[in-house]
Amino acid sequence: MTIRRASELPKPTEAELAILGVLWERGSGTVRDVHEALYANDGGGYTTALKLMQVMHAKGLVERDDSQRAHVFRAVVSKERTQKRFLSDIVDRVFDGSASQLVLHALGSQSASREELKEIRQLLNRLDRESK
Amino acid sequence: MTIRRASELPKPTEAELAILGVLWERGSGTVRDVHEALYANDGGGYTTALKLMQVMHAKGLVERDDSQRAHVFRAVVSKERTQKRFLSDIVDRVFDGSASQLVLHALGSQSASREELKEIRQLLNRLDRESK
DNA sequence: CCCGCTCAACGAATGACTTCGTACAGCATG
DNA sequence: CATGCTGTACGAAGTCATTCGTTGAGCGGG
Repeated sequence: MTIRRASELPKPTEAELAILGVLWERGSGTVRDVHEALYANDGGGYTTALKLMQVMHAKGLVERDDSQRAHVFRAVVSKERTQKRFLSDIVDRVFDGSASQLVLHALGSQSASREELKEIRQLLNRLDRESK
Repeated sequence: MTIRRASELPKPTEAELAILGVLWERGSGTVRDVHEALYANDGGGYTTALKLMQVMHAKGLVERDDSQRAHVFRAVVSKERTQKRFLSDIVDRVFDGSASQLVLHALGSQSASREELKEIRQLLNRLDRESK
């Protein structure tokens, strides 16, 4: 038996991430659900989605309920955890390990609403207090 | 002749990014420089670094001065532009297009010094003023 | 019972990335 | 000139991600 801690799950590939996105949004879904949400428009085949999801299941990224004829899939990794993981990766690899460099870039080059700015400021205040 | 605008340069792969890191830091370097900075310790071969840099040159990611026997390489893409590119990618693919979601995650889960927090706050103030 | 539909399983083909072995050129030294 | 050193060039091999064609199972309607 192989036990694998969550942190050792492989990093999702690009196509896998798109599928996880659908599962996170819906909570769960069949291959058909995912195919229609992602591939139906741009001509991707049904079996392509199926194969990807089989691979993801083999990797442990998704779990599968096969009590129904159309198996129902569900993400094993949470969205938050995955976001954090990609974030650390990018901080290490292109921002020399400095998260605040990344924050400065992100704030500078992308748009944020006043609502979001307010939220960020509140978090900033809290961090300031905690690091006193 | 093929002319390629900067925005169409391919996204550097993981190994390419490490090499770009060395070139950004040094300004320029030979294959030997890069190999010693990156691969010497972990056993990577000299020709591996060479091949990677040849591929990068073919892709247009680096330029090469071959007037010397040991060719001197220099990054074509700037560090800032590459950071921005990876950032947009990750915002689109795992943060549903919301840069401030990313900022909140980054601030929450990674450490930032008081200096950096101050810098972020200043930028925040400026953004607030501008969006008034 | 048989046809047609939906589905999972499997394997092949392709292409990208990475690593490395080998070949070959230039140059200095004896 | 022969040898050794340092460099580039080239191609093969391995791995992984992605795409797709084919097969066979199960099920319901005629």
